[in-house]
Amino acid sequence: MTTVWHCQGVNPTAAPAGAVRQGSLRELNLALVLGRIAAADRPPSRAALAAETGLTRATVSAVVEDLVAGRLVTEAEPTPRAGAGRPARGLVLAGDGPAGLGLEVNVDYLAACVVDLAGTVRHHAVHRADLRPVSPTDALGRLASIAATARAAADAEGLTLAGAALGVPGLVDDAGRVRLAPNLGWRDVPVPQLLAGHPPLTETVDGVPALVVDNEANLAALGELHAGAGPGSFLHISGEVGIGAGIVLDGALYRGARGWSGEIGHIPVRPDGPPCRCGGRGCLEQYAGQEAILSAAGLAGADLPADTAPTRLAELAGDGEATVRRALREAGTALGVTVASVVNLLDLDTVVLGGGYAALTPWLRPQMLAEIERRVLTAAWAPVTVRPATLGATAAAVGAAGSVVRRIIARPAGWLSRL
Amino acid sequence: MTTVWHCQGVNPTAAPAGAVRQGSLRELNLALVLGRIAAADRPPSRAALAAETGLTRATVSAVVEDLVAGRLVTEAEPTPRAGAGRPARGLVLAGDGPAGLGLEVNVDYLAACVVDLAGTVRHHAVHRADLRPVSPTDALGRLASIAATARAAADAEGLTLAGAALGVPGLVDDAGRVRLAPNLGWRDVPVPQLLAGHPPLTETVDGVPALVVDNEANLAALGELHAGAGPGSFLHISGEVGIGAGIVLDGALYRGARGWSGEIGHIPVRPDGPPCRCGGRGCLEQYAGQEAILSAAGLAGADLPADTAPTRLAELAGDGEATVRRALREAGTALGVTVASVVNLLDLDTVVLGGGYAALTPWLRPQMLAEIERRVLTAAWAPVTVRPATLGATAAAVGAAGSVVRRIIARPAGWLSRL
DNA sequence: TCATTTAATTCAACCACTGAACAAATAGCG
DNA sequence: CGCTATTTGTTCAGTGGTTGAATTAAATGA
Repeated sequence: MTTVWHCQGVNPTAAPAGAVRQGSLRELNLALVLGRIAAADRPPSRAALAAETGLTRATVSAVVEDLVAGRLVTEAEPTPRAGAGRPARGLVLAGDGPAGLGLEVNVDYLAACVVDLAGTVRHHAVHRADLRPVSPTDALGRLASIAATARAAADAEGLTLAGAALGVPGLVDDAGRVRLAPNLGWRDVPVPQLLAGHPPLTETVDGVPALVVDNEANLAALGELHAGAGPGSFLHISGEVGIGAGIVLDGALYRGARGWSGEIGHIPVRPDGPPCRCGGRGCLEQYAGQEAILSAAGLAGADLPADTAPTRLAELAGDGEATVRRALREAGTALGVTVASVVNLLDLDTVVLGGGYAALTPWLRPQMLAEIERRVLTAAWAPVTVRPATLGATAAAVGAAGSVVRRIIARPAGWLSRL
Repeated sequence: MTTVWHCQGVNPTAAPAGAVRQGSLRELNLALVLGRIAAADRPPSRAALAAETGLTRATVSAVVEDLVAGRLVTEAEPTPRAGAGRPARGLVLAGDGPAGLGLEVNVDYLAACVVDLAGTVRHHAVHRADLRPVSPTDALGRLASIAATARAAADAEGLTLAGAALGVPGLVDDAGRVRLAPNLGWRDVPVPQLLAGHPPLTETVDGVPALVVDNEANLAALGELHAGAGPGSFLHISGEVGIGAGIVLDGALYRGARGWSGEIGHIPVRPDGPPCRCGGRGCLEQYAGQEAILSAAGLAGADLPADTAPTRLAELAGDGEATVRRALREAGTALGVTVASVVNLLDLDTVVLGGGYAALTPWLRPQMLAEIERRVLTAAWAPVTVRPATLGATAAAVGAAGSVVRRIIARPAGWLSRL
């Protein structure tokens, strides 16, 4: 059977809302202990885990035994030295266990990467090509061959791929179908079906779908969640050709009632502003989208590739080009007005500028902060940080791969029972 | 000791993120079974609960025995008739067990109510009075005497108050201090300390604080969550003198990183619009706040009490008053632009109009839906419902009381161990 | 009246956690 | 070098709570 699950599958609720049966106890404690090992900055000992979780040392030992047997955890080799007493044996996530395959289709590149349990990127490949003139079938065919290469690389490193996730710059529905990817020119593309001929991406590993399709901004936010400053709540704004956002609330990606949250690019900044492709008027994209910035910067005709435009803008702004700087200030103001709305609504303490915006942070941030300061009711007591994303250009692919391994960390029992 | 917890205490995470110890199993299953009994529309039998939870009938019987012993559940008297076989004994939430005390301080009234486990309002009192000229100390003193009456009423009905929650139209911090309640004229009011002389509101019942202070819009949203259409995601907009909102995501109130979410009244509609008290420009309150509507309707000098203004507006609009209708259309448009932002961001499927807006729904909704239709990217596939709140004017008080009993339903073990 | 059917309880078995005792491994100190 | 203090990790009897099957309870219908 070749079931491909909907995008909601990326972020399963760790705690079961359903029945708590006998064995759930062990399942929950496996997740708890593994989660602590993953979150620790130094390899923790069994005793330390017991102390911080509240479990008994005996229980932790039993749980860890299961995790080691399942190749999810290994004992750190250079035993971390402590003061007195029997030396602790540090536990780390296994580097040779399951891994995640992350894929990305974007306007001007395809990307694939392999991330191991610890979050280390073990393989990474980017193929630049303008995909707008390419049919979805052909684009996904090329993607499948890149994925096959990545799979081979994983095998070579002794990793077992536990699943894959694909990021797309558009709206994805529950069945993995791309309903609309305006900047790619896709509409109603049944990604799972088109990939059906490429076995490595459509197998089902014991109930867990081999491939999850998701919005690129969501995956980039997930990547930032795990690569950046730990759990918490933040808004991750991806400035690509369009503007998308991933919303992380209390350490979990919020997808919305139907999986279509984060369409920040079409939040109205000026309700009577210029008309937008979406049918509205004065959307944020009209003020801070890549085309809008380039046009305001006098580079509309320069025909820069979408992925180099932000760095070019950053260069020019760094050189003191007044027009470019003004264009970025205006974009920053529009972003600031929009972010102020979001912060008033959600009380977030952090805004992450990702995608093309990351490089432009120094020129966007001042106006953003000024608008936030002016328009957010609680700004005086509740400061908001605006910072660039820590992941690079292909954050979505890394986030996609990360989402696969994070699912294993959140629910290790599934992986263990697979053995 | 007179600890009063912060507002976050209203909505504890049902599933423990921490250690899952031996006894947690029973705790979780108590919550699971009680939750199903509470959510069922007909009194379920033990067998039915076993079937839908996945637990064994034996386990459900044991769990139910605990719940009955703890006065949380009773067997429904008129045994619901089934076809053949031994008749099932229906289980219902006890009407004589714990109850919640809900309190509200608003601009022009004080309210108190008592809600039992089943969510039935068993006592309700509203005292109208303009509280703007009254000092916080005096206002809370009056509130305490109303609360004492409510407590006596609860005793008379055989109910045991398990806690209290107080709704305030302003920003409340973690310590229960009202940082800012602009329409009430309060700033930095330490509610817990001012209530310290009123024992019934400051006792601590085995670690659970006797009183939780929270934003009124949050509590109204909670009330709607439990009185209205079950769990899900929605935005509840409270149109009082100011405009607040409660955000319910996946059946849980979202409070924000610091507890100050939902300040929808200060989302900018037109960034260069008229200046607002908050220091920003063109905030929603400038277009759809009560003063703005009254002034646009030509009733600025009419000096209507704040709580009767909405019904008066509804009457006039119903009579065909063109000016009033136009004012409401304009407010609806502004609300629609703002809600479109929210829906683009969060992908909510329902918007509930509460407070004064409830009565005005017929005149606000068309413009709201039009703006949503035009500006929400996914509106074509993902319809948004705009409906009036089901709770009446004192939704916050009922929601406050409900939040107390919902906490017991979410974590019955705490209540049972108290016995 | 009796077979049928569904509900609820009882009870031995079992699973996973608990707590204490114990073994292992090291540093510090005389 | 040997002893003690100290901390880590394991072993093991004990226990709480769920499991599954058997049993009892209480109705309907032929």
